[in-house]
Amino acid sequence: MTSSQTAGTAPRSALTRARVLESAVVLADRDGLGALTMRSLARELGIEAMSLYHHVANKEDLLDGVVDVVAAEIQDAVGRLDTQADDAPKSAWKPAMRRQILTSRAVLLRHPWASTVLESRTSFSLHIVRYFDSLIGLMRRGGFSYDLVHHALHALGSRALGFSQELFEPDGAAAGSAAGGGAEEGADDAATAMLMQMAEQVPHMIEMLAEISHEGPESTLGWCDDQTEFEFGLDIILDGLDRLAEREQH
Amino acid sequence: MTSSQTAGTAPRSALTRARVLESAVVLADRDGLGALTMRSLARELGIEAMSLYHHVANKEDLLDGVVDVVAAEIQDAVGRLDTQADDAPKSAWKPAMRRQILTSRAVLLRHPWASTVLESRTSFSLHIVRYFDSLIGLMRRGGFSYDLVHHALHALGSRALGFSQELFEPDGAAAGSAAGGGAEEGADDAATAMLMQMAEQVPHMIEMLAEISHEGPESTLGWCDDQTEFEFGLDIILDGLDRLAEREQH
DNA sequence: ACCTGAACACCGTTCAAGT
DNA sequence: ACCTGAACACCGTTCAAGT
Repeated sequence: MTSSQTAGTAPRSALTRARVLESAVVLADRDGLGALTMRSLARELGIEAMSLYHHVANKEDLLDGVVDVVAAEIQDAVGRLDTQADDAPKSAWKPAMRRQILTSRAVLLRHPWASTVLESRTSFSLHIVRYFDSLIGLMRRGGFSYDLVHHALHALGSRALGFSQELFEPDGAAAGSAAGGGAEEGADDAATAMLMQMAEQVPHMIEMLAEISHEGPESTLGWCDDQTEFEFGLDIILDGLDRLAEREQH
Repeated sequence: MTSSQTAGTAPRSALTRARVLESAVVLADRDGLGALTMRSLARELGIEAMSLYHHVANKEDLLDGVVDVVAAEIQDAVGRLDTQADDAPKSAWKPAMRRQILTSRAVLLRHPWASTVLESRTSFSLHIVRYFDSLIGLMRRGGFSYDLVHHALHALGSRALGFSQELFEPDGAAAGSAAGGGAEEGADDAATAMLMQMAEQVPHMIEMLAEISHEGPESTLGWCDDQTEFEFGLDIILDGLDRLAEREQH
């Protein structure tokens, strides 16, 4: 109750960089990336906007920090896996890598705005680099040359962290300020209606939609299971890398 | 010279949606996406900012339109390929798809900001849908079931249009307002210096960098050939799809 | 050392007014 | 019908001032 500091606990009013970043993550999780402004973050903390500049250099630095918080979460979750055993057989690299990537994905799914911010960074967090280092380690123990490891990282791209660019996804998770969930089916309907109108221009697309969607007309564009599709694409790449690694070893 | 309209040519002052969008593309190509504001676009056209709202509904609509211009360029370039022959052998789908995707990529490389805008759209251009329809047609003629076609589109993701998310790319092509090219090597140096400092924390990363970069110390992070790496990842996916398609046909 | 308020230079956009 | 200028509600950020 008193404003003075009790032994062992920091004063509740002590604003630190860590507390600023934590608040920013909470705000982005709740209201979306568009709602994360210096002014709204300050309001969240019960503070004036300009006070933030004592703990972050500017907004870019804030976003760097906010990525670092999520990256720490990823590394923490991945570190709890037992994927880094040194005595594992060579073939262990594939399931281990798969688990690390899907674990990172699970963290990113809790912070839907994070992948957008991650992409926009030019510098990268130590936690992210260490995550990649562990992937490299797995591939090395799997017998990959560094050349193949390098190609593999490019081939995976953002999939190495557990996300991928979906071009036809009307869920609008990351971008924008409108966080309402009710518009989702409306967007699907509008997209479907648009496709119907251009039916003769895109015959294969229409036929595919008709054949794929079996559970009623309202699920024409919403049928995709993101997790299944992610794993499908991931496994194609992992299998391809597996074949190349085996070829390297004559 | 006169302000009156000569037969057959539109008056020079006639501002149309098409001219607005063309100007927006030119501006983004030249100064980057960050420089594309309603006010700067108006200045480019020698007009007042508010006049733009007679030809585009708002900024979102402007971005929709600007994507459509690039999408038309893609469809035009792809249409000039002879990849849609109906009498081609089944195995033709793979080289045909490869050519279409690399052709789309070539267009997008001329508009480095376009992939970012493309990603951010919730609705999609007719030209883009028709581009995808032609990819679907190729796979169908290659013997794919619609189910496999659907998985294939997810597996390719943005690669279907010729770009991919590169997480460790310090070239900053798409984002930001700083279009200067001189800072590139500086960013590489800074990144390398940072990695050296954390050498014992990321041993595999350091070793990979040492082994991969043979042409001098200044090319530590700049050695990647984007085109080569894109094709490497693309071919892994196409080969994987090929195997799955063959398996489908018993 | 840390926090504040006013102010500046930008955004996208609304509105009432011009021709 | 098309274009305009002033104005509004936002941004990120600078600066001089408070404690």
